[in-house]
Amino acid sequence: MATRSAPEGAPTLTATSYAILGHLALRSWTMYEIAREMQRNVTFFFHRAESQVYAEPKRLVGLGLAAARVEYNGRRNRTVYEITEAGRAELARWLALPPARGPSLEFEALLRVMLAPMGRDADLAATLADTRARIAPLLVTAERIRGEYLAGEAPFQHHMIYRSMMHDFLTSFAELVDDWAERSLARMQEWPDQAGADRAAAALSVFEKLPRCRPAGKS
Amino acid sequence: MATRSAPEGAPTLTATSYAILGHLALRSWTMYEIAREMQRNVTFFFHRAESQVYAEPKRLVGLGLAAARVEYNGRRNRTVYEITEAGRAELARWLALPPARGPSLEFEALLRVMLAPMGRDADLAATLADTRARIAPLLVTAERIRGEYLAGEAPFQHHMIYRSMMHDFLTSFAELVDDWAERSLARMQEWPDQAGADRAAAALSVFEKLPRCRPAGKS
DNA sequence: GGACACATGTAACGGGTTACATGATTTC
DNA sequence: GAAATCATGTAACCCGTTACATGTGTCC
Repeated sequence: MATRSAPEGAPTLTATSYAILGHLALRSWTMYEIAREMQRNVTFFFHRAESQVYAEPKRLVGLGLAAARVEYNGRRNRTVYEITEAGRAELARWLALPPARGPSLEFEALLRVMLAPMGRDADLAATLADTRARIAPLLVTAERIRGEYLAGEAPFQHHMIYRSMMHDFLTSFAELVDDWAERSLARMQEWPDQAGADRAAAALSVFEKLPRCRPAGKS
Repeated sequence: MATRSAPEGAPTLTATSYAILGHLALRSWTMYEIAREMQRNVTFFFHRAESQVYAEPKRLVGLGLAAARVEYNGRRNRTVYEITEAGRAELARWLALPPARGPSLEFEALLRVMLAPMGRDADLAATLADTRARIAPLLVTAERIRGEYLAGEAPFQHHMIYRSMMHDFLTSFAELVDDWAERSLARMQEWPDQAGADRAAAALSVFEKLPRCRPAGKS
């Protein structure tokens, strides 16, 4: 029973809808601009296909949460969307709700690590290298954004307190992935010289080195 | 053109298929067992619904990559699946391929952080607390697994070198998420006492504190 | 005048999720 | 005898992806 959310026949908006609505709350944009903006920041923790982004505003306008205005600059026309009061209210309502789901990771490489005993070590090394290459764009983006804020030139400089929180996470995440792949590769390079017992010892030391130091007071 | 993968009319197996096939390479299981096993470890980086897990072996058997054997213990029968030689070969082939996609994160809370200026700070605090609660199971699981390996009692103790690599990542990730939420909450508690300028300074210091220390030699 | 950025989609497909369903066996 | 675990699914839905399509304006 119950159609997913909607306590009172409310129209089903997805988190994607709110991502778009949220952008409209920041300022007015064309969907092209939002698509580009999302590609620059949001992809890394909330990836959506362009076509999906373009599909959303139709719904928002239909629900009266956003309004479309066609502009002509020269001869080419562009549709600029802006949020309505109802849209702002709906966004605020959503922000007061607890998140629908927690952080979720999809990491095929880790599956390959787990199944590595059935393959060759060279494959695993390639996978780790691939991972480093894949995370590089985030590293680069984070560095660029960091520079923008420190220079005081970021597009949303006045949202700095919140953006820094977001940036903190993203930077930490990118570094975690990259560092993990790096140190894993480094450890692998010692394998050829290690006897079975040495390898086991090395593996155990990895388990030992992560003591989780929680003050144990956490229920 | 081209139907996604299959260079020569090969049947389309998804990464999910290989996750199952990989488990079968470890030993024989019933799907119930695999579903449970995946719930304990794999969910955290490769989440799949149970129904999905149960659907896979049909395909694997159909392709000759696995074989089903019905066992009767008492009166209840259970279907035990085991991998075939063709299955092992296919798995090895897949492991030699580069991953289809890099690490990908889906983190609604981070979207809420970004849009927090349009909501109330109390909402944001709740979101961060929620994040801590959501990551707790991974923290717990990691701790349990760590204990199992250190005690020498893990089910796949002989795969320790690889499992430790996996565990290294998962532990780091869980701690990252938890620590980030914790320190973000701590910072928020100072906001009420901070003037606008102080807040801005605090935010800037977050950007400053993450210098990415890359030796700059990375292309 | 060719490449690139701007601007906006449509069509088809499919993997995955949600929700439900069922019944036997073991354990307390 | 109730509850939990074992064991195995089906049906419907849908969000999101892939791939394609199209044309204008601007820059070099």
